[in-house]
Amino acid sequence: MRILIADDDPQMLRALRITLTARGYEVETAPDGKAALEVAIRTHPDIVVIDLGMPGLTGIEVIEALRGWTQIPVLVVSGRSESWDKVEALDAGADDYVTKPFSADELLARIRALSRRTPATTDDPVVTFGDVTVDLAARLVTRAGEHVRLTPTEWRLLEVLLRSHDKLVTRETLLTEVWGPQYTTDTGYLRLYLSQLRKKLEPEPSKPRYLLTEAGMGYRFTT
Amino acid sequence: MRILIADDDPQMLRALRITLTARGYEVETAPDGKAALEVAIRTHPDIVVIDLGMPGLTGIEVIEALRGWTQIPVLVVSGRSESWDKVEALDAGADDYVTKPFSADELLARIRALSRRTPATTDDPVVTFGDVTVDLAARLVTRAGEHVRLTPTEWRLLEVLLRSHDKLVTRETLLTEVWGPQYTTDTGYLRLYLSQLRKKLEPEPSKPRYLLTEAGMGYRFTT
DNA sequence: GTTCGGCGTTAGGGAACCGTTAGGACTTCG
DNA sequence: CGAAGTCCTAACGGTTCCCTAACGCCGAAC
Repeated sequence: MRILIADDDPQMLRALRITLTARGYEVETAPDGKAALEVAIRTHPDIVVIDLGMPGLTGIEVIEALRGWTQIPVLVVSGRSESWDKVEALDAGADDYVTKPFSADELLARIRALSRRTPATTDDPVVTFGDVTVDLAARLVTRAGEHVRLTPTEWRLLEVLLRSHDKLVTRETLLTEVWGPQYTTDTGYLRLYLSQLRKKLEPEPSKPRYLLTEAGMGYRFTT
Repeated sequence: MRILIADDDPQMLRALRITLTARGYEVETAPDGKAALEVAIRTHPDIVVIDLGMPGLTGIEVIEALRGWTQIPVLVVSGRSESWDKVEALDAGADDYVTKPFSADELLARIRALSRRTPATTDDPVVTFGDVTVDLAARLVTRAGEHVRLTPTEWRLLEVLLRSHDKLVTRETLLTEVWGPQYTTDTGYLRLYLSQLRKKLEPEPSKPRYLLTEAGMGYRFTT
């Protein structure tokens, strides 16, 4: 369980790191909003604890940026106790709001409450199948640890299929999403790029196991 | 969106009911823990707001009882601000803890934060009969866990029949929906494709149990 | 008993669809 | 200007699907 703590107060960072590490959490830290986003993208923490009063990007902006690509729980820590601040942070996408000063026990309990709720609801931006790992947020595809290069078109196509996990995606939908609404009859594109994706991602490209064809209808990604 | 409020203070109940109703929430109330559990079981609210200091069952016990059968979000409201109380409630299964007095805006924001996290209703409408399950949205048909492949025409035909559950669908309607308005006399198509569907879906294709023929009229899907 | 119409089933050919390869046009970047 | 990379076009066998045709079954009418 990995936690990202973003706070500009070195003393607070150190205290939290010690407390959380002692409880078995893996801790990443960031001293400002920009660093927090970078670390979040790089390490994909399971929970983010963020201080609102940081230099540079405001905490609110960081939350909104995170919400652009992930549903990971965000716990806000703030010295401001006005209800308006809480409303703003919660409506920006935060999941909880704790006012300083707070007890370590309370923070830990709230972290447990948040993490308890995640496995069921979160749509994990990382999809794995076979020896392939696709990080939808970071636009990163690896296969047996090796980086796989996808062209922009291949990526868009794969993204649409992965986001509709197990669902059939019609040719029309795929063409609209990837090439635009005016290409809904150029099914040759699909055959071409599906072939390339399979060559790069399937264990046996000639016998697809994850990127399936439903003749006459469309394609389906399944694990 | 339905909210259950459990509090022994009638004044608080009334205030919350007014506030929440004004925001478009449907409100159920309970004056004590026992009633809260009963109402929760009966009405299946989307969120529970519960006061810890109620007579009879303690709030903690109510939370634990709820968690025995549901993951619905629980927001605790309490006059006690000791961190130990918060830890106990959160670890019992509560999702959030607000200390009285609190502002209505904050409560509403926390309710929004909790409800935002439960679009877990991502389940598609599914029709099941025998050992067959049909997911209309995903266009997925499984039989005893195995994926059943349907051709586009078979799928359209099955879809029309399933959407008219238990109702007789005339040959003309089926032909129009599947093949188009100009084929309303080609009843041979129906015999052919119904046969194929039964072969793929019926336990005994020669003695249909779900895809029934109404001689001279049309077909009917029934469970 | 025979005839007849509606229904279910099977088989086969033509058409549409699919996967794949190769090569040229275009953009990007050094 | 050249090189690398990407996208599109074209064409090929192979596969799947749909429609046509024919036959057997069954119950109702004669």
